Amino acid sequence: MNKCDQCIVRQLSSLKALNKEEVIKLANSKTTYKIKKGEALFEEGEVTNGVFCVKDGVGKLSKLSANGKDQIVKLVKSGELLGQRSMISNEPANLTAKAIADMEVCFIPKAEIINFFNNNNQFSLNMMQSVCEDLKESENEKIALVQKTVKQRLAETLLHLHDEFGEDTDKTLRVQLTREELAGIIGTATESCIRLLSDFNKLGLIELVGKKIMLKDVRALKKLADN
Amino acid sequence: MNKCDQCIVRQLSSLKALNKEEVIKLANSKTTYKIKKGEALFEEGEVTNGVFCVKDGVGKLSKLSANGKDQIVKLVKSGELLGQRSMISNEPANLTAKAIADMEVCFIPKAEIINFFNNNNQFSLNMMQSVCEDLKESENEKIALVQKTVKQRLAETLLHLHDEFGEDTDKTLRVQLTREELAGIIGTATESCIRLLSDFNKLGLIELVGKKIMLKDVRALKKLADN
DNA sequence: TTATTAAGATGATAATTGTCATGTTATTTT
DNA sequence: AAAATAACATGACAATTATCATCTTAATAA
Repeated sequence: MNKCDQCIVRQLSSLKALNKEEVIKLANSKTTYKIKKGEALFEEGEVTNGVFCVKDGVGKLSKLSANGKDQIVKLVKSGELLGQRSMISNEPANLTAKAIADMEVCFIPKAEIINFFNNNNQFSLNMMQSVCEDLKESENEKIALVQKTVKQRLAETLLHLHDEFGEDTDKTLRVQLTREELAGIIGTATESCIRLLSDFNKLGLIELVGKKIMLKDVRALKKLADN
Repeated sequence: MNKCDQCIVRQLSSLKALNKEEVIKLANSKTTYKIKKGEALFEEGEVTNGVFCVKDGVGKLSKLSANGKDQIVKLVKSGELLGQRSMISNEPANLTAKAIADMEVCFIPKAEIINFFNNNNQFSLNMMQSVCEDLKESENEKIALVQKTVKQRLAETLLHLHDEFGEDTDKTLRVQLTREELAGIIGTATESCIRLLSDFNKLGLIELVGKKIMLKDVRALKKLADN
């Protein structure tokens, strides 16, 4: 039962501050789920009443617009927590969380988290720092949306995905995003995204291997993204 | 000396969780400053090592881009705290804070805040909730940047400014922003902003009283912003 | 396997928004 | 008060990006 101790989320997230006793309590209160690619963990407006630990897979936090476009706010990977914000604020979820690759998650009920808050200052501090990190990222992405062109944002995003998720054995990006999802991250139309990928391909910056993407000239991509 | 107890920041911010004894400690460790319009509280990259309480005035958090444009991320008004994020993350400031209207602020050193964190759970929770609130706002603004047109964002921003800062006796918006600053909030070129204000004026949505702006048709502005 | 649907790709075109130029009106400074 | 500067305003034009249409290829269902 008490596998939480070895769990990657325990090692990487705010939960690393928990002591032995707390981990045991955690193990007893958690529930484990499997979420298939495309399925939702929670939808905008739902009250989650707890936090999800991502043991495996990749998820996206996004918001659907009136015109049917899905703006992706953040990708989450194994080792991360999900749903802290709305739990802390006591609000229904502001975003929808869906699996991009099959996920394995554990749900920790709110009462347990609150308990940790009240008895473990380091845990509180970790959680606060993680929210702060999200805030900083969000602010910087907001600025990039305004100050950079779509081309620059695509280059930047490809580099981010490479950094965060690494590459497969065939050197292509490990995260498998559709062009539509990629467009949803950089905030542009799917066609524009496809067109630019095609341009990058012709310029030798990347190589398109079927639907997969291989970064060929990281330096040039960086230059493009920064300037 | 111990005016902190009556202070608006004490009443409105996370500091409201402090007890009498803590407020006395606060009053003894704080320093008060006056910041003239246009002056900076701190600049991007600076280590602040504490938190600022905004007693009076208005400030902006912004980032200067390579091309000289200043993207405004957030406005802060009296009763709010400033600089929590970088203090909590232990990082230099990610944004520059400048006064838009003459400010009166108090500086609370980091050691004091950490002390409150460790001894007052409600304070920690309040602070965490306030950062979460910022995060939610930032995410929503990020989405709006992508999913809405400049026109919609201008309408939305005018309504926000009206809600948050209210109006002067002459019914114009109380915050005095230059067109350039307004453009910096909605993320567009100054000329585009001016042009749209002029359009809104012609359409009877607003009235331009010199440099000041009066909202004339809130309902129509809301409709424009939402749809 | 074939039919059907989804994803990717590309051209043509339109709309939005940015840039540069120039002029006017306020606001400071001298 | 005159000069200088900053803020506001508008036209002309260019660039970027979105939209619509169409086609190809891949994935999924029948």
